[in-house]
Amino acid sequence: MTLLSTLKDQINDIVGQLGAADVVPAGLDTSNVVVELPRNPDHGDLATNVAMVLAKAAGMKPRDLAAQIGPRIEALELVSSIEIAGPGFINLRLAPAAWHEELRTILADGVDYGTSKIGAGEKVNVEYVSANPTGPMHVGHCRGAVVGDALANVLAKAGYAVTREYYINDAGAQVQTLARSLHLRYREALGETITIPDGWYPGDYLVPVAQEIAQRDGDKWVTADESAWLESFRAAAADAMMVLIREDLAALGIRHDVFFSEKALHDAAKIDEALAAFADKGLTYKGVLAPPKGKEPEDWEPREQTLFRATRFGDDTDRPLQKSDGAWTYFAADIAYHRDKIARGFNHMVDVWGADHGGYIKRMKAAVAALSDGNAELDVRITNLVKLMRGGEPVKMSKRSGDFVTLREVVDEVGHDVTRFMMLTQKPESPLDFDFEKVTEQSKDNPVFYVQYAHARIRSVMRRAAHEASDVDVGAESLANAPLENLSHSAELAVIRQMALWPSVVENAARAHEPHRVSYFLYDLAATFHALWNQGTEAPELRFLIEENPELTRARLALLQGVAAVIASGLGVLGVEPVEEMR
RNA sequence: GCGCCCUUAGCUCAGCUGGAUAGAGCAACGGCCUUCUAAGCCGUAGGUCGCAGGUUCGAAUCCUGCAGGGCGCACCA
Repeated sequence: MTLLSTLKDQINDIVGQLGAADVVPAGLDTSNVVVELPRNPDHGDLATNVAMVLAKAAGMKPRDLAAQIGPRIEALELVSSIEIAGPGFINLRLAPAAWHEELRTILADGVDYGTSKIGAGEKVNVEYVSANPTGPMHVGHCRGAVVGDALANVLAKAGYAVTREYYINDAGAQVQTLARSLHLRYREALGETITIPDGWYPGDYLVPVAQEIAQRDGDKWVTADESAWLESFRAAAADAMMVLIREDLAALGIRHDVFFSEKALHDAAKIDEALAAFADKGLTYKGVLAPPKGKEPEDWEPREQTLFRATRFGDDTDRPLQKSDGAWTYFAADIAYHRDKIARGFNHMVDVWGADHGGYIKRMKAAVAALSDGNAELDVRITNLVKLMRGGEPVKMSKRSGDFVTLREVVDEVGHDVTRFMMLTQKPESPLDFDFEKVTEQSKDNPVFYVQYAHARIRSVMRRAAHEASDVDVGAESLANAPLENLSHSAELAVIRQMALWPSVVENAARAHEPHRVSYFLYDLAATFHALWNQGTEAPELRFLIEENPELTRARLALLQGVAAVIASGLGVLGVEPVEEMR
């Protein structure tokens, strides 16, 4: 139990007591009550909006209600004083011992501090990346990969049972084109001179796959009809590409629990099954869609298709399930896929998609609503484009396929920790500038550096303490039992206050599906810590190592140990390794 | 024509389920190194939160309309 949640519970108890005493109606909904850290330090250590949130339901003015609740909060053991301010805030000042106790919790929990149970072990499926298996990953995939992975981490930290999933689009026309490209490379491996047509896959990553087939099978596929080799070439190519993609993901520190094949859905007739279920509910029909207004495709012609009644579930138009040749659309397969997720027990699903799929959200949500009769929820997070820059200039990328910046090039140049952190420095739906020079710059302009620097500074003091302060035991157990009552300076308590927010940051980030909040929290914590550090410049008595006072030193090292643990905990959620020293 | 996303300081961006005087970084200006890392810290200046309505004790946040920018728009994935 952490400080903020303890206080919130106690405040809720007070509301319950007032209800029992008929001062306010019984059974008020306290779910919107928050205990938070006010921006303005004049407003106390913590503030609660309880009186304002409940005023209407209680039929009282906020300040009158605050006058009822306030004294009971003041009587709590953790609280030293309160004041009612503004429109009805109750500002709390806590006894320093309350903060010391929270630091004690942090030291005991270490990097597990901030772990929450709000997920209550419920299953969540997070699907991310899902790049086509037609080549190595490029930078465009990078942001979704990192955001999805960090989101999965946040949800896990918040107590959900998370499954990380990758949907392999190995069934469509693109993979067939890949297979044909592989066949060309195969003929090349046997000595032919080839030219790769426009729209095919010219990347040399197919070469070793082709060589392997040539070595194994000789020329038996050269003149054979396409139908004889297409399937095996498709499988070989897709498998080889998935190996590449897994390597790319590993370079980013990402490991999925499930790789789900679209092809397998087709082969197991799962799509027919899903759509038969829709048909039984009267959710499909044969019809002809109107052409999109304003921008009519050149080759438009009316077609009768099997359609899904997506409009019944909030979509703008009904959506096609079959192509004109009778094959299923991608959407049809995706319906079967999400049906499978629901069948596997996932009532919470999060899909992370690129910005170009924004127009697809409504129909997918409609499908999930139809599949689950409204019992399962799907949230779709869109990640916007990453603009690669170098020294303020855009990195030129040719449109010709095969000539793109790969994810691996980025990771190799700046490192996977920097890549991950930078992808999480902005809310995902805004476009992001990624400047190769700026992200490796060592200054406070660069949040990765700034946060890492805080951790490195702490480790530096710890190393120094171990060498120089021979009368202080810097072991974990010693610090966990340090005399924390020695921490009394406002800058020291400010750091603990900041750390105490971590559990609620985790919960809020998990609820909102917004892992970038963790980055901002870490930046704020680092800033509070750097401020404390520099107090020692002008006031030597505020430095961490005080030679003549081993007990004070031990308490301050315990504080540092706590900060390092919380930073490591937060970086862990982002998938970033804390550093011991800056190079 | 329609849908989704975005619009907050000169620039790049935060702003938690509506809360107090809207916050950071960069750039500008002024301070702090015989000091555990000055790769940092402290301060000053800078904003009609795109525009107009609405909801209410209270709006950058929710609703409606409008403007500008981005993504997408039958069978592709």
